[in-house]
Amino acid sequence: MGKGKQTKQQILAKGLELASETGLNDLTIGVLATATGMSKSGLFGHFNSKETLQLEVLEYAAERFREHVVLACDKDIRGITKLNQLTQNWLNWYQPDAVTCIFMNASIEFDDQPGAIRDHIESTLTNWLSYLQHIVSQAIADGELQPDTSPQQFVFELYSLYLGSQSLRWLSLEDDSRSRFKSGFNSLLAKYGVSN
Amino acid sequence: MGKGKQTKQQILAKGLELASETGLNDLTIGVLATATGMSKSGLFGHFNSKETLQLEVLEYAAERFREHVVLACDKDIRGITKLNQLTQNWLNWYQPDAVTCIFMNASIEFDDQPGAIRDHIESTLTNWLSYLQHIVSQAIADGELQPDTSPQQFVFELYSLYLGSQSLRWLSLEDDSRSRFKSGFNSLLAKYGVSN
DNA sequence: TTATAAACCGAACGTTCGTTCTTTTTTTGA
DNA sequence: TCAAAAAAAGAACGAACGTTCGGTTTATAA
Repeated sequence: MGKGKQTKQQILAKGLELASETGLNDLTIGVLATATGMSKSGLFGHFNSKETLQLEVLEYAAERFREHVVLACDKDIRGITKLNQLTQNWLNWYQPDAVTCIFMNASIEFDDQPGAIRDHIESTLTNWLSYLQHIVSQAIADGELQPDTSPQQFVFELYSLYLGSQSLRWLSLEDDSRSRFKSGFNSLLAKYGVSN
Repeated sequence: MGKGKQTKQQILAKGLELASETGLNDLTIGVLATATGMSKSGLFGHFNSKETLQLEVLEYAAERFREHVVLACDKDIRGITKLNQLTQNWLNWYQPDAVTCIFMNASIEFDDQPGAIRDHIESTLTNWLSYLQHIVSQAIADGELQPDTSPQQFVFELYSLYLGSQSLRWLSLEDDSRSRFKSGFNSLLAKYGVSN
């Protein structure tokens, strides 16, 4: 890996770290330059615009998400077993000082301003929800969930619980929001699951 | 009402409108001055700091919320009937071009920066959730919900569904997210409700 | 009606932002 | 090893931010 790509990875790693704390908009070029020990112009040269920087941070975040959540699952599992591992990885995927998941943060920051960033968030989020729906469909096909279960509704409720746990992390104790999520997830499985 | 209070109300109304679209941080003094047909310094004089402006916008929003959601309910209803009206008002409480509820927006914008604004959001949100828990407790006392129902968990799941519907408004159709919320709310009632 | 106070404006301030240059340093490949 | 290319630094820009200040207009109350 050449010098350019190498420092770029360091920039993106630090950028994801800062953006996860303060949001994508407050990820300023000057601050990120200081945090990485570079000059503003030197860092800027890697991206040529702030929007490109933001997009590449999101891209980097999506890669880390895929790595720590999707690919970290055991091989050859599917259905509810996989859903359990996925949700567990999901809650843990990134938290060094981050109060809120960067995608949740960014999706609200940019919900009102159309453009490349919003499009990127939208496709990433849609992709993730579709993947979850696919796993739910597996569980239905395997007879683990009731045959009339709606994967869309199931994933909507699961996603909602995630948002709820994220939102309450700074209100109550972290443990509280996590156990509330798990409790909600369990009743989700109980509601749609086949009896025994 | 004196001239001062009068224009201040106009400023806050427009401020809430803009902040609901773009967030509390992007509510810039210059933009708000232009939107209200005032000069920057003229508007500034009403608040003497941006933070005070933001706090008063939040205060104003909380008043509108209370007016349109809590006080708009029929008198002498309680329990599940009240919960139904509250959630319906909740989904509708403010939406002129607003993509996301200002409190949800602000709670994420300020989750990482302690201070008066974060404290205000926290108390407003806590207050609302406590109120909902109180209504749930009524439903339990009235025998409408199972006696072992946890009001905290119930409200957590209800609040989560609200966040989910807000988050999905700009992904899918508005109607979709609303019906997904209602479906989730109904299964919430079914899960904790007493049979018949 | 008139003096006083409140409301408002216009211009300017110091900072910080993203961005653009030019120049210097470092890496790279023949 | 050495020239070409890539990477980084330094200084400066125009714009926008929150804020201050002095002066002008407008409302208020005696």
